[in-house]
Formats: sequence, structure tokens, C-alpha cells
Amino acid sequence: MPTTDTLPSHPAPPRWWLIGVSAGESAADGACLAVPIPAVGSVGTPVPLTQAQLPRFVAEQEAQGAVRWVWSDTPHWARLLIDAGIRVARCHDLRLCHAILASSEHVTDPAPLRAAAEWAVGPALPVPEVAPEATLFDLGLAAAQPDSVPHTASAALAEFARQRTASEGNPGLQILLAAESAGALIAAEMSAAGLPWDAIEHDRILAAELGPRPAPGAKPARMIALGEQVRAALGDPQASLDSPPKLVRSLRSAGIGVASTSKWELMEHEHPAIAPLLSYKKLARLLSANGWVWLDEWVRDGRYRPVYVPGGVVTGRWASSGGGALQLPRQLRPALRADPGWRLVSADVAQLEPRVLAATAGDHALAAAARGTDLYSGIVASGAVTTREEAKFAMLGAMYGATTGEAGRLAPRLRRSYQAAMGMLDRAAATGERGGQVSTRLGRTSPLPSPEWRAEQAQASLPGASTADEARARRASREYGRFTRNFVVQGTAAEWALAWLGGLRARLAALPEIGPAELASGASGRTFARRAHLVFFLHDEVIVHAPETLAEDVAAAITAAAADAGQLLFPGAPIDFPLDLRIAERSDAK
DNA sequence: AAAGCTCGCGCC
DNA sequence: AAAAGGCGCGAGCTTT
Repeated sequence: MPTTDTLPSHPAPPRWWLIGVSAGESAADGACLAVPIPAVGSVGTPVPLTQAQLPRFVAEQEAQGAVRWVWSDTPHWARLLIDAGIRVARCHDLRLCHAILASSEHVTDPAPLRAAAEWAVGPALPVPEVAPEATLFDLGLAAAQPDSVPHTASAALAEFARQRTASEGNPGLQILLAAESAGALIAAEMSAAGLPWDAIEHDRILAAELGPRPAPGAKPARMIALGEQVRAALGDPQASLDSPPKLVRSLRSAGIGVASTSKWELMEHEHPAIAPLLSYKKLARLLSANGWVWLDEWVRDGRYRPVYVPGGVVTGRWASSGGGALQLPRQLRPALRADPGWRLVSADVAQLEPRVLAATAGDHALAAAARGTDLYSGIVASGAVTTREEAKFAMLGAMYGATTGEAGRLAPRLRRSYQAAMGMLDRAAATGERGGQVSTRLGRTSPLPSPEWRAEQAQASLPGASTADEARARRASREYGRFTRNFVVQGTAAEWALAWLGGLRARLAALPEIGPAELASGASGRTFARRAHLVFFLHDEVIVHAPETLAEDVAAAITAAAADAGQLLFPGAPIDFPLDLRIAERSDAK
């Protein structure tokens, strides 16, 4: 396998340029300003540009060496560049970075950032501090969020200055801001490129499960047949299977004592109606979530284009909006298919979160268990538990705060073997139970609990509090502790994944473009038709669409980027992040 | 009619 | 199989 061990390092520190809308009186529609920022606190002479001139200007600057583009909102600005075929190496997304800094407990004076509430737009809103003297009027103002951040150059310059001050002297935060911004670029590029999708294979999978595509509004044949079986077994020809409340009533009249229609509960009962009902529910889910309607709406010209929302989850994970990109059922994986002459290079990290836990906590015993490729087998080998399944369940339970059941029973054994890791989790939980904040490795900070949560805790500690008040408050307290316990692991894992993605993007950019002869027929108009590019990212998994001739190089780049990410977050730590790598025409269902 | 809710289940 | 963290989405149903 060819190696890509070293990246061309930046010959000079990146230059900073800010791009914004020109707000001058004489500014025509679409007039922009590019403002050089030669040093902290200084601003060079702005360059006026039309929107049409912008891509070329950006490309010229990129050609002269590393630039970091500062802008209000990546989807807004990157789209112009991507459509013009221009790739930027780095950016600084003011909206996303504002969200991180305004709520970070590592920023000494967040007040100027919090006062600039016009930048607090989007899903990763910091929970506003509610001062005791705040009036309802103040709260109303704080709650009224604008639809988008300001795009003017002057507003962006002011916000950038606040952010520089806030992150000064904190290299962790600076890495996080860079990684978050790289993620925003990648999300925009992945939406533009699309995930190569074989609609015919998708239809084949649907037809095999559901029967041929029915007329609009009609139920597929297999669902009709299963529905009849269920109704016959229940002895209730009118039973509705699509409304949980009605279905519960039908099941109870047939003597099946369920309180809900969840499959876990259904599976506990022996009745001839159960098996066909579970099959029916599975098919109904497939049809409504990823059926023919989804295919028509989301797949065009052989590409599925989901909308990713970087920073959409408080822990730093991405969310998605529309198309359900983060919930694609494994069943449909075979519909992911490379273009002719291309390959899908897929990689996922084996047990990312426990590895991150071992590295963050500096737990040598857990790091030793992770030494091989399978951390859970390593835990078994250490003698803490007896089977791999037990190890997995106990570890997930420890990170999620399980107290009962099998995971709760196994917890003490992990606690003995991995004191540092479990101690870190317990401290994070204790902080959350008190209503405090915790932070990830690089400094993303958990939100404060809501004012209602605080009121509930305060109520329970009053002299006249009822036992019910106390029990409710304790439950809410434990719940928040489970959240902060998980936050430190999930959030740091999300940072590792962002660093991996960002590093991979840089390495892919260093790979050659393919020549016109290798272009797939009909592909010349596509974005990224000539180079290996990211097409999918899901928490601990990436898929790169690559020309066949470059597939091995891409695999090496993915591996090297994973090693880089580990060193960036945990320099010198004795932990690695092994990958499951596959090069194939189709993504397999695993 | 639209908006908002819960349920259930897909992903990690 | 186990029930513990983070999500998005569609369907049904209730409220406005």
C-alpha cells in the first residue's frame, strides 16, 4: 500500500482573510469585501469584489499559499465557491465558533460574545445565563433568535475580534475552532457532491421486502397480507395496525396484555399475532422512512444529497436535516454504489468512544486492553469480565450511566480494573448532578441545565419539600449526570472524528486529479468528478468516493489521518485508533 | 388548517 | 436478550 505519511507542511503560517457583504451606501447587490487581517487586531485595506469575482479572487489567494477564510456562515459562502469549482484549504466559521466560545467554560470573559446575540443562531445555542434580576422582557429578548447571522464584513470583523480575544492562549480551543470549521466545509462539499446511490438496487430491495411498488396511497402487497394475518390471529377484522393507541386496545382485547406497541414489549408475549405484527411494523418503518417516496424526493441523477448540520448536537456531533442521512438503515447499504471505474473506500473506527475514554483519562490498564484491534476482547483477556458481549455491554453501560440490569451488575468489575477511566466518568456525572458544566478534551462545554431544572432542585431542598418533590428532583439530577457523563466521551470522540475528517480532506486534496480519459461517461459536469472526495460521515465512519486507481492511496490517507487525529488530541498517549477499511464498488451491509 | 405533541424505531 | 447517552423522522393524534 503506498504511503502518505507526511503532508506538505505549511511553508508559512496561514494568512487570514475575511469575506463579508459590503454594507456601504453605494454597494450594489452582491457586493462583497475581502479584508486582509495581517496580524491580531490589525486590518488591511479591503478589496471590493462583486459576487461573480469572488471565486477567482479566492482561487488566486489560495494559489499564493495557505489562507484561512473567515466568514459568517460556511453554507452561505462555500456554496458560491464550490459551484465555481474552487476549493479552499481552511476557513473559520464565525457562527459555529461563536457557539463554542460563548458557552465554553474555558473562556475567561465570555460577556462580549454573549452580548453579540445576533451570532447565536442555529442548533448549537448556548443556554443563556438567567440573571436573578432578569425580567420577562429580558427573557423574551434573549429567546428571540434571528434567522441568520449578519453577513456584512463589518459585523464579521467585530465578531472575529471578539473570538480571537476569547480563544487567545488556548491552543485546545483554537484546534477545536479549526476542526469545527473544517467540518463545516466538508459538510458543504459532501452535500454538493452527493452520495452515489443506485436507485435501481434500492427499488430492488424495497420490492423484495414489500412487494412491487403500489399505487400512490395504497399499501404494498406484503404489508396487506401481513395485516390480514394479524387481524385473523387477533380475531379482530377491524384492528388498526398503524395507530399505536388503537393497536394497544386491539391487542388487549385479544388477551395480549401490553401497555405499548414497542417491539421489545411485543416480543415478550406468546401469541400467533406477534410474529406477523413485528414483520408488519418492520416493513411499515422501511416504507415510511426510506420507501419509494423517499427515493423520489432525495435521489436525483444517481446522487443522494442529504443536508448535514455540523455542530447540530450539543456534544459536537453532527445532526442532519431532511433525508435522514444519519439513520440510513444498514439494509439499504447495498444501494450505495461507486460510479463505473470508481470505488467506495469505507472506514470505521473500532470502539472509538472507549478508546477516547482511555486516552482522556490516561487509564493505562484500559489503554493496554485497547492495544490489539478489539478493545472488548482486550477487556476479557484482562480478566475483568468473561465474555466479549459482557465487556461491550459493561463498557457502554459505564459510559451511559446504566445502574440497573446486566450493565449495572458488571459495573463494579470495570470500576476495579479501570479506576482512572471510571473515576473520570463518575466525576463528570457528579458535576452534572450538581447542575455544573463539563468539557471535552479540546474545550467544548456542556450546556447548563434549564431554569426549570434549577427551580426543581431548589424546590426539593426547601424545608417543606414533599418526598415526591425530592424524588423527582433526584431523578432529574441523575438524568443530567448521565448526560454530562456521556458528554465528555461522546464530545471528545466527536472532536477526534472532526480532526480525522479535516486531516483526511487535506490529504485527499494532495492526491492527483484523474485525466479526462478516466472520467466516467456523463460525469464531466459533476462536482468533484475528477478527484477522490468524501461522500459520507457518520460519527465514527467515513466513505470516500475515489477513482479506482487511487483507492489504495485513499485508504492510506484515511489511516494516516486517523493516526494524526490521535496525536493531535492525545500527544504521546499509548493509544491507537484502528480502522476497519474496505475498498469496494458497493458498500456492504456489514 | 397549521402547529405541536407523543410514540416508535432507524443510526451511532 | 439486556434499557443507559446523543439524534431525526413519519404517523397519528391533540390543541390552537
